[in-house]
Amino acid sequence: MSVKSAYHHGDLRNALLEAADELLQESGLQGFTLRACARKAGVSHMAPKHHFKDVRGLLSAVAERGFARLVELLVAHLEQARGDLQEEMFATAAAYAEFALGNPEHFRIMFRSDLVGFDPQCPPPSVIDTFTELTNVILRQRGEPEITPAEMSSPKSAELVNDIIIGWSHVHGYAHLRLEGQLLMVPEEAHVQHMRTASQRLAQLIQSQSEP
Amino acid sequence: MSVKSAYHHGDLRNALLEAADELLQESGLQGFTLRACARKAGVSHMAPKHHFKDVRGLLSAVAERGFARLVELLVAHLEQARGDLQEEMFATAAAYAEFALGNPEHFRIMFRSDLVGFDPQCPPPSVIDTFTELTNVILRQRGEPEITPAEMSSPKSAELVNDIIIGWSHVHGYAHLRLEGQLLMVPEEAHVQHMRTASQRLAQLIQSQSEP
DNA sequence: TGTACATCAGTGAACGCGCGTTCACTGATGTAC
DNA sequence: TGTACATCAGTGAACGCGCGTTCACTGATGTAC
Repeated sequence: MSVKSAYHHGDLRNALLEAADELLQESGLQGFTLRACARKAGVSHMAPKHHFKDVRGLLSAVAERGFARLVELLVAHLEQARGDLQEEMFATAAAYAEFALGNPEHFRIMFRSDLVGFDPQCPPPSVIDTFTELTNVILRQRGEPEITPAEMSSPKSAELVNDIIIGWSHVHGYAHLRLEGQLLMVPEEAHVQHMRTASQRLAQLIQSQSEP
Repeated sequence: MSVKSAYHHGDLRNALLEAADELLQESGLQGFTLRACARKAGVSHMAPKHHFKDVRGLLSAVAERGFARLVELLVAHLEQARGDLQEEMFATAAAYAEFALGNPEHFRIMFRSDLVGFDPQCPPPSVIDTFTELTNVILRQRGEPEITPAEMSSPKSAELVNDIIIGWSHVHGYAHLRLEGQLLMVPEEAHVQHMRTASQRLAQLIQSQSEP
């Protein structure tokens, strides 16, 4: 953005977000403080106040970036599967789980409504994009036209909503249970096969609804 | 248990757990400390050390009690639906969601592997009971004989495991998304109907697998 | 183009607070004989 | 049955620590004229 000088950092906001990402990956929410982020960014402990009101403000920005990375992963996985509806559902579950397992602390924070507190009326773009992507996965399963992020707030049929609930609950629940080490009855090497089979069965269920 | 005296509390361990439950319900993990629990229980701040090593130890006990309440709710809901397989799946989802929405902070803690840290080799009885109950829901859907908590650790067929993954991911994902306020596209009054429809469809999916 | 001044971004010392921990203690309970 | 002693359970003062916040500051950048 601007020239780096000894005094004015130039891009402290982003530097703090990077520091926050690293701090979370290293030691989780435990000990996650504004002062710790300032230290990590190599700046005095009062400097972050010019960019974030408090730790909640910083966490919200961290979560927003998390959703951006999640939707990026989703798009990448879906691109590989484009055209095969069952494979698309698997790709969705795989991307979602890959993000959760690869960024456990981010995943936890992104879905902590008591911590991040986005405005429900106006969520950040990365959140809208994520939900648009998930909705479009279902719309394709149903053989219906896709929507744009701008159309996310328009009303949907009850059948579509029910399919979204089923699909999203599935990928979210699976990722969360895996992340928190709850699926212990599944042998380590069998996870991918189970995820694929389960996703394909879900896809069949959703498709069968819209056929007749 | 024992007589209450001015000095020896008599049942401080349980009093601390009650205090912890209240504290969590009132203000969440924010400010949840051993000292705060001691205050709430009306005891000096060093007293809890005789019962819990640290805040993690206390939280693990809180989580254990949480699972006991969850399985209690599950059993109660399932009793109402006994005999109707589709209604049983709905009851499972409803009980799970009712617990999550009624005890948000407990639900979050129970599924935070970084906080509670049960021994994976030997989880507490309430956890085993919960998973047994969920497994038996699936076994009944499949028309197979139920198992006891003692049999939870024995191996299961890949088909059964896949059905468990599908069923558990569904109820867990739905409850978690609702809890964290993510299902905003669903009108408030439509939640129950959607939960019922989705659960029944899931039941059909699981049953159809084991029919032919 | 230069100058003056306001604003912005970061510094660093100081403060009060609640935390976990250490420590010496006190009072009740359990056990050996 | 009584006594002596160990152990258990809870007290309360003191400590160091890191936190967020206040405050006066400093240096760089932007803007008006």
